[in-house]
Amino acid sequence: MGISERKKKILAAVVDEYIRTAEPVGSKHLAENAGLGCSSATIRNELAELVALGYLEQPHTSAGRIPTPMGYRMYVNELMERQKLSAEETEDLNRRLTAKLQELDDSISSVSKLASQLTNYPALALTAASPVTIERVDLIYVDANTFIIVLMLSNRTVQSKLVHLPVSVDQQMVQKLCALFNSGFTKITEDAVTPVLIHSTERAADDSMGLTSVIAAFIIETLTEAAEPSAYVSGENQLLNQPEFRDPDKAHRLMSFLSNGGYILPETAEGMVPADEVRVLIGPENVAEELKDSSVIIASYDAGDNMRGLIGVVGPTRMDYSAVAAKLSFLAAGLSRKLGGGEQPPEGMHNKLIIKGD
Amino acid sequence: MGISERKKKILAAVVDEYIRTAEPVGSKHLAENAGLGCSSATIRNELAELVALGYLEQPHTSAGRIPTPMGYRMYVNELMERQKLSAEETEDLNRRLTAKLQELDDSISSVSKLASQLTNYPALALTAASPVTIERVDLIYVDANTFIIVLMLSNRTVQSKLVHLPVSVDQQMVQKLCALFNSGFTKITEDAVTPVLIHSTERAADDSMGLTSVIAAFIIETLTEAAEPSAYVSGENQLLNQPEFRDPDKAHRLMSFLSNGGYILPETAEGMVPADEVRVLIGPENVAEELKDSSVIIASYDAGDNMRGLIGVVGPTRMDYSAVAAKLSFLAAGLSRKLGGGEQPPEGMHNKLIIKGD
DNA sequence: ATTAGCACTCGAAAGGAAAGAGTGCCAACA
DNA sequence: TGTTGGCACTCTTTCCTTTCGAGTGCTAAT
Repeated sequence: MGISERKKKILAAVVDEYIRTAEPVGSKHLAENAGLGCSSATIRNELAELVALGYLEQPHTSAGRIPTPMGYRMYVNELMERQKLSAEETEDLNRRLTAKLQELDDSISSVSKLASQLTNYPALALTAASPVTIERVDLIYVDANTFIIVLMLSNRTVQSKLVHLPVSVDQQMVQKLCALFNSGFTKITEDAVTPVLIHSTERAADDSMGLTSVIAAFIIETLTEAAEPSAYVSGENQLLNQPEFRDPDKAHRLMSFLSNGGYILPETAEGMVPADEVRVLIGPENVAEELKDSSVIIASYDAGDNMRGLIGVVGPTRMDYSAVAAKLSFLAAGLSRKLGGGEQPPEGMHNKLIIKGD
Repeated sequence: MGISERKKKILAAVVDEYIRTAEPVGSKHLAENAGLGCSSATIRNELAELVALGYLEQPHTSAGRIPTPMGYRMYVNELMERQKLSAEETEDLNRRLTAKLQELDDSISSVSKLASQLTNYPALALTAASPVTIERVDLIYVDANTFIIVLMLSNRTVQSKLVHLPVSVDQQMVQKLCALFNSGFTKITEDAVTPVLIHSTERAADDSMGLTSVIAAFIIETLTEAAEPSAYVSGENQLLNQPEFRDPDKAHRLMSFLSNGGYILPETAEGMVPADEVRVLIGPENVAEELKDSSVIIASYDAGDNMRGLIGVVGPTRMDYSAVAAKLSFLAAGLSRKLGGGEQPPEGMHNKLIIKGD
């Protein structure tokens, strides 16, 4: 069921303008600025029909039109100009991304900062829940009371911890434990680390000082933490830039929701966004009650193996979909490229901007 | 230069009430509720004098009185009831603190979260700049293309990184490098890691594959990062709870300032807050322009060695100084206890609440 | 020194009128 | 049949005025 070309043009103009100004758009203004060759009266007729069709609405009788979620949907799917980033933008972005990634480790959190700065909306970076295993355990003997646990994980990160003990241990014991843990605790997921396994290891090592349980505890903690989805939120305060959040209560509600990790964009769980695709969720399309009149733009990146993450941006339904989608898409592609293991598309290339709804 | 007892009582009552309600306090209300045995007219006279003395002011002729910064100062220094936490509060706090600290590593950031949740104000956790050195370097050989760098720092943390190389290295080389780094790079601060040192190490190891520089780069990065003061901010959105930040612009200004690390509470630099002391900075006493009409409460903790940090809470001048000071003081003491190296005061004990101005 | 009483001030809230933007609809027109 | 100018109408926004009330400062009495 299509609508006439002219209606599309008008709808696009209304959405564009409303995104820009946050003010309802009137027929006169469209006639003058939108460059379609007809008078305001004609446009009024068209607008009335667009309202009837559900794409637009009027805040009150004598106001201009604003898009409904359905209107935004149409805009995002068909109407909006797909922004390509300019050469300078691409370069700048690349530079900043690389810089951020060098602060590795917390790269995910800094990417969310970057996304927020770039878009002027709050941004989240999410890592998906994924089973993680230990690849390798090392125990570094420091002195009689101290050693370091080093865990290499299947997601190519390293976790380490300094352990200080009241009792003294000898180097042999540390080595023995290291071997035992390497044979018993690698390649298994967190739920396979059972008390039974720990006890048998403890016996095998002839460990009467509780070393085994200290190490096992760290392993469990590390696996649990790595397996859990986590969220980093940045730039919540950007919300206050948006006129729709001039009401402090409204702003506060959403900000609190976001600060708590947007827990955790329910969209994440069901129907994970495929890598290198940008998904747009408009207003009521969101599952979370708190987001019912906001929009979320999510891009997914692929960090190799089965590691995968999301970067998302949250804003009012009147969001700059086009620009944000372009930037997020680029960021996600950049992340896939830098973090991802294997095959890497050439540096300068955009991933295609697939935009889908719910 | 003292003021009469009754004036003090009245001033205290005004501040208490204003903190509670955020509304100017009138003479009638005081006469009825503040339990000083005199009539509203008498109180009016006293209030007028307190205004003349600079402790109170009137937003306009026919409104009640609100405290000036000088009034708050007097309140904080002499008047306010020094809150002790109740037994339950103490226990609850201890439990939460311990829980947070187990998520070690990012303990500082989670303490700031805790402080914010506890006080319902935005909170910062700052670590002071302090020279950090490497205690020990370990290189773990994983496979021909991969090894792990493990650095143990003088601040008792461990940093590690997985390095993946395009070229293949043998185990001997790794061992040799490890020994060289341990003898050459430990116990020195970041600025002693010179290109000259790196080059001589590279030559000594006979390293033609750039391993040395990879390791050195990580060392430099780690030292730099560890030495830099850092800030974690939590609960910015709590600001929106406060009536004085109903104006979104005002809120936004302060929130942005805080999000950028409150850069970095200039108070930190000059005249570091002594450990186990709580410092209160009221309105214009703050150096940063953005804080001129807010108050900051800062507690310092001592994490052993010369490691030291701050936890701070930011709010309107009308903030609940007493409660916040008590909580921060407790938190700081708890942190000193758990992180600090040596002598530890007994678990349940409060540190004394010293409150000072500028 | 304290208190009751009273006139006064000033902001906040409530009401009302005017202005302005934008619509819907009709009649005229190509 | 689709388009256009014109016009009456609606509804919000803005501004002004009025009212209301809280709280004061002052004065005279205790």
